[in-house]
Amino acid sequence: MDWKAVQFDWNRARAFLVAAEEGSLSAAARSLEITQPTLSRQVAALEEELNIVLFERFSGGLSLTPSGLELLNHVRAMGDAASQFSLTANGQSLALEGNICIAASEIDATFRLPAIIATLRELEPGIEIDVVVSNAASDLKRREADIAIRSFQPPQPDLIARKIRDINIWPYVSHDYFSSKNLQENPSDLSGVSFAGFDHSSMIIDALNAVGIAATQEHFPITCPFQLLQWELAKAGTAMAIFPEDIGDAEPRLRKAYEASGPLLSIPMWLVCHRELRTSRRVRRVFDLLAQGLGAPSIAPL
Amino acid sequence: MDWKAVQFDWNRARAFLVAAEEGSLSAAARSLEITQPTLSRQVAALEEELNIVLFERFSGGLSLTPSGLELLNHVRAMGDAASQFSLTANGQSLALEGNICIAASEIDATFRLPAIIATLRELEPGIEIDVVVSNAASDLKRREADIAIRSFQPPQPDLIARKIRDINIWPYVSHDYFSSKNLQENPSDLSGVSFAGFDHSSMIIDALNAVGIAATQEHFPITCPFQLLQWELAKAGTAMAIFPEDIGDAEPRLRKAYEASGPLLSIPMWLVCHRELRTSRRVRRVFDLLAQGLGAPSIAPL
DNA sequence: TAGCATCTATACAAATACGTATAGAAAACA
DNA sequence: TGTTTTCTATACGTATTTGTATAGATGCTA
Repeated sequence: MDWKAVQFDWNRARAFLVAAEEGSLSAAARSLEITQPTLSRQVAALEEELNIVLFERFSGGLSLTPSGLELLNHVRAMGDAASQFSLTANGQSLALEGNICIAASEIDATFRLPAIIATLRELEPGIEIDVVVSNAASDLKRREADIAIRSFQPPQPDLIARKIRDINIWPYVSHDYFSSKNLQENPSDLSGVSFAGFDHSSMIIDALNAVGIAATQEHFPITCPFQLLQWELAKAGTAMAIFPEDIGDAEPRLRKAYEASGPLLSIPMWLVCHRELRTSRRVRRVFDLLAQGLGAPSIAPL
Repeated sequence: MDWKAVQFDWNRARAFLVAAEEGSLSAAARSLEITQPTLSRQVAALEEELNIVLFERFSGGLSLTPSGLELLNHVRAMGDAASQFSLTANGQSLALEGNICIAASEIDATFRLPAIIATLRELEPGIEIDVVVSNAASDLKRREADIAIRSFQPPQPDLIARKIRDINIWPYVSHDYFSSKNLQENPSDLSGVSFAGFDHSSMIIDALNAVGIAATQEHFPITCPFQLLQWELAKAGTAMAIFPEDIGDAEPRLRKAYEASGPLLSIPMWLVCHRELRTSRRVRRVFDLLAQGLGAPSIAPL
């Protein structure tokens, strides 16, 4: 076979790909964890090697030339194949040493992972752990993470998922708040009660109404997608907020607001990883330890 | 986006691909025109990076491990994309097909471009032509156009510019206007003479004064940045207006108003394009045809 | 409009990868 | 069995690439 067509420097193609997708040479360098001059030179070298101007550069960033746009399709294909390669390679690796990337929400990362990671470090000191904290679901197919903690069953069939358990969600308040709002004697009086929620969607309100608590939009004066702020507000006695039962109960400064009404929601906890990783001893080991740690949690109060 | 999955050294993947396809490290090195130790180290480094043994080595050559076989599929996909990339890249710098965007002023677009475009269509039917008509200088760096016709030398050093020629500018009038205003016998009498100009700036007035025509702001009752209106007004005998010599002379309904005074101005005509001219055959072809057509113009009267 | 942040490009030293030369091992052939 | 050929692996000097530091330019913001 004739390999002339692949003799160009593939790393330069990678530099081009990431620069085009990220929109600037600096951003691309950050993504690839190399320095900006290096990536800048790689792109320049590719342009010279091909005798094609790929980008127009101006200080705000880059814009693709028509030629660059056409070529981008092909480096995208290279990048997709490279992702698959990387994913498969990680699965094929038999070594227990190496790193594992775990995706978790803020709450899970804060309250559940520390104990699990401690165990993991103790039992498998050769495994390095990266944690990606995000409330958005990471893309396991692009290997943004190796293992993810999810609150829903993943729809993709090429992912391996294991349901850990269901978790009850309750509204929590501080003890001061509980007594000052007279929640003991008169739980149906919501005057003066305020919640901290994620957004203005009505999901939580519907759940509250379903258990007989007549909350409306007006009782949600505080919204913040960063759940740990809700947590602190609840502890400080500023607002009510909803948390998983085990986490809320483990915090002595908090108590359930409407225990008699029963839990607001019951949401599942799933552990997910890519099918390509089924043969990796390392992933399997971390997966199992996570499943164990999440199934029998021991939450330490902050 | 997260690019962790493509961070591995793509050149090592290429080494793996060619080694697997060729069956030996030495043969692969020959194919890629690098030395055997280099390729050997690249494969070894990839194996170490992935913690995977890709080949069983023996002195006759190589055989893929099961893991290597599985990964080979993905580097094949990378290689296929790389081949496409390479083919497209070669074509990009040679292909004449495609479109070209030319920026020109109204006057140039109306009087000079038609003949040039006709030639271009005849000689290079594969080239599609977009014309951007604007009196403002288009931004070539931001690719508002590929090639621009300018009346000044562009200041940016990274643009390629070629001076075509200097063009004399004269005031023109219709024959009726010429005789009714008695411009033959008494050219210095400006009473009743009116100009159509671009704006209220004094540039043209200064130029008129410089050749001995004592025009003032009052002789400019009509201003319009759309030069073709001035052209029509001049032809209709409503006003005097300034035009390039070749264009004005080619219109039988017009004549120079003050031929004895000499031309008002001499302005250069530049052809400008971005640095892709160096590499794109198509841009080069159009640039050359434009330069030729603008240098030896044949203006057909409208 | 001045300060700040962000972008790209370049100079120079340090780190890395490369090619040359060579050794060792196994198969092919006389 | 000795010789030749072909393969992979290693040592070492050189060449290339990379990172650090910095300059220049542009856009945003107060």
